[in-house]
Amino acid sequence: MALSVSPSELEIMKVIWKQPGIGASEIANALEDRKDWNIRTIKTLLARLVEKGALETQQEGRRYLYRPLINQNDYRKSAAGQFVDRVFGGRAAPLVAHLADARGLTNQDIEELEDLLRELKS
Amino acid sequence: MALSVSPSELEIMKVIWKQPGIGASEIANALEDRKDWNIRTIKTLLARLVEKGALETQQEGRRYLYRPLINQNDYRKSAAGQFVDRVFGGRAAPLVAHLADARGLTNQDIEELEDLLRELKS
DNA sequence: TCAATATGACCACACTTGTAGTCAATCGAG
DNA sequence: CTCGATTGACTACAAGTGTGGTCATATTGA
Repeated sequence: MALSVSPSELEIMKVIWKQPGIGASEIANALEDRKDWNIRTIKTLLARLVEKGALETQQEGRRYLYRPLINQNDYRKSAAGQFVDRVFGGRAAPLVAHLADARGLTNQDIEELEDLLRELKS
Repeated sequence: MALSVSPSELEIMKVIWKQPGIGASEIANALEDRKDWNIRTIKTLLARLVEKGALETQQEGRRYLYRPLINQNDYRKSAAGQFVDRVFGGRAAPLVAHLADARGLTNQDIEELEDLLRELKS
């Protein structure tokens, strides 16, 4: 599978994951301040996502509502796996080290990671 | 900067990072079992990387030797940052959680992460 | 010395991606 | 009812990517 979703398409997916069953112009609203996209651009991306099988539509009157066909967690899992494989030869630790170096981890990140490690060791 | 390097180009970069000053056909050899690429494909990718400013060439007789102009650590740092931003809203912990879930971390990963966290807290 | 081979320069071509434009139907405000 | 706004359908088009072909030249093993 994998179902490659491009970066722009992902922005759309994120909105739909947050509000499944949303319509195109509401997506445009939700993205308004983050992205400077023409509504046509959004519709093109939506059409491509439907074509790819990442979204399904449901007609509501004269317009479509969009729902995800792929799950955000699944997507993240697969994207994360591909990314570490591609860039870090599959090793997670160096990835985290680079993140820490590049942007610093928040205290919350650190705590969560500690919890996670505790859990993995048990 | 950022200097976007495509996935296929990255495969080439990895070989050159490991053996700076290598020539095209040696790269082909190094990739032989991993990638089923025609030597022309490799040369095209090399040309694009040079054009992008990711590699420099040095003529040696009738052929070119290639050397990285961007550093692997810098690349990794920037790629990792972009990736967590794009897919994980900038949060590192969920990324590691997904990696752990999707493929499991090796004991070595876990140890390294623990060391890293210890260091970050000090 | 001559043909097979290796090399770089340049070209090709389809697919993806970002970013819209045009058109026709429809719906809602006057 | 009529005109502007909304919506979906279809089209466009350049840049980036994957994958490799053609050509001319240079090198080297027989």
